Amino acid sequence: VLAVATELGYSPSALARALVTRKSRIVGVVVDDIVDPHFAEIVRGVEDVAGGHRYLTAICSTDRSTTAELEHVRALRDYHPAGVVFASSGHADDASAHSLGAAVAEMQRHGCVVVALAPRQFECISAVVDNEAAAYDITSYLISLGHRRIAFVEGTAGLFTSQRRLVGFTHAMAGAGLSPKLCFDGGFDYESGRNAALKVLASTPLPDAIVAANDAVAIGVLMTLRQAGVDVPGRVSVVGIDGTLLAAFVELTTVKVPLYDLGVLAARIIVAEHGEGARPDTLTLPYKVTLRGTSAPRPGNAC
Amino acid sequence: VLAVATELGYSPSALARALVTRKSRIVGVVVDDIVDPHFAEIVRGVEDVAGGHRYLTAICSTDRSTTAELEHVRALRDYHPAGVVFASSGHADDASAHSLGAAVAEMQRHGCVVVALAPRQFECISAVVDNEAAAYDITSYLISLGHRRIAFVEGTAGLFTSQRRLVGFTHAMAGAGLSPKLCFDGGFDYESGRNAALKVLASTPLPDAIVAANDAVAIGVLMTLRQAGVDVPGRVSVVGIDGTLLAAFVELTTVKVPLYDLGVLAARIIVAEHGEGARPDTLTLPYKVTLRGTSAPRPGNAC
DNA sequence: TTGTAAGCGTTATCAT
DNA sequence: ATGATAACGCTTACAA
Repeated sequence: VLAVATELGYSPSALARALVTRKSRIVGVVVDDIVDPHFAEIVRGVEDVAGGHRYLTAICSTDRSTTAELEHVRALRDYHPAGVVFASSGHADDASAHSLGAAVAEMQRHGCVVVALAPRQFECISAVVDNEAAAYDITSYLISLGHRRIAFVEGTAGLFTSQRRLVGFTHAMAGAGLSPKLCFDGGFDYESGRNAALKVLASTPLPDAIVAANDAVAIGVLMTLRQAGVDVPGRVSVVGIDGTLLAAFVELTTVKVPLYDLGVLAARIIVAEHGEGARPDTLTLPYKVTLRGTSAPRPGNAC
Repeated sequence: VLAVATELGYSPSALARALVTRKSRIVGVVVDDIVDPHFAEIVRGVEDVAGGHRYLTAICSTDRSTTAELEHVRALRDYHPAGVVFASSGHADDASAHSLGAAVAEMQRHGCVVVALAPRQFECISAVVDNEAAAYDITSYLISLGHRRIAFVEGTAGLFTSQRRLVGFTHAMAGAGLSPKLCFDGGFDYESGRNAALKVLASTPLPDAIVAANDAVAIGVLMTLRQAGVDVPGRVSVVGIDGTLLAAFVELTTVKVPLYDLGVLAARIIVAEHGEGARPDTLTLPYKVTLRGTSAPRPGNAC
């Protein structure tokens, strides 16, 4: 009986099953932009475990708008997803934060598992890395190389992740008795890096080193500096944070955040059918300072 | 009556609706790897229009395995998707091609719209760019710059897209009375570019220019050459094909393929509820040769 | 253990 | 027009 069913290519309707069990095998991933390698790597992690369990992975690019996030969450809700992972960071001045929080709470009441991969303003499981410590460590590394005038290019204004990284930089500088005042406005993309580098170039003297809030910014800085004839890392060192594939391509010194693993972990939590007893509400994954070709000891320094 | 429903935050169950209409508002996108910017840009296009119509976008990374593709298609089928877009190219030696074709045909019989964005072995709507012409044009451009010894780094072996681009290169060279024999094995990724560049470096003399099968390969070639002290574009020009954001970052001369637009178009075809009369089975979108900083006239050439 | 019936939340059909 | 009802294809609870 079952043999002939298989032979006929029978496959149960996921729709009908989901309707009655009130839970579909769909996991939503909300990201800023799937084109950003940072998020693409996370999504790949989610997808690999979700797909392995025959779950669908639905992506939602929000371009950093909480309103768009809300829209996507509503669309997802209609499908009773098994879980949704919020890959992007929340931000301080968020008018729709309350609506989003309510929508998230509603999903959770319906049995949807939500996990955040960055600081958010609603209650949920979260898997993160310590962004403050990461920024602290990479800055300390630069200091250990003998650099004194170290600039920081900030991430997108208002994002919690940007704030943590700035704090890490500031603490590392202050802790070494250095001034953490050389900060430039930024944003988490290449163009922001270019703009910041242009400002750096216009001011004198050049800093010894620059730590960028993420890889994309660092690469913008790096390319712009080199195009202007500045020797990196001979004259100024440039480092990022993220550890995307991009960074490897251009030999950027950075701190590798386990993006893929974060995605894998989030998906595992969601597809873990049997609530495996006590699961901590917040998991912290380790990062790794990755030395490559854009950082070097300060010239004339016996390092 | 309806007022209170809205007020209570009522939203119809997409699951129940899909069950009865035999068509869910889900569009699947099968790609090689969502981390590859080529595919991420396509997916973003799909998502923007799908999401705008409140459809879910389910991504399926296959790592170029037709078996994995088949698995994903089966998983998708259980949800009766409105459509699925195949973003990656098919390949010549494909054992599971028949099974895939059967699965695709079955979906289509169930009313699922399938559109391919590269050559495939099954019947469906397709939206593509002329890869042969693109390779031909960028090669011709190099020739017009005075280059004679031009090398080609191939894409992933067996992929139809790789074959088309190689043919374009070969024709352009032969048409100019040049030898198209300087070809290196490759693959559509950065590492392949590195490996090919290493081989180029080991052989003498250096070619005047190198056309890579895509941007990732071109960047691998570019970085490796420069690390070895070769002046690009002073000594050798390097160009790619694809026009991803990556190419802009490193100022790579390339041919811009409208990846995002391809995705948008595919999604539009799928969500267009009313079969708008006669829709051609194959649409061809234009590409654009994009001149940047990795190509220059041959030294000593009055160009 | 095996079978039967109820119900999930819609759309669609058919009387009224 | 308006409203009741069957059916979509499953899961699950309950009866045999």
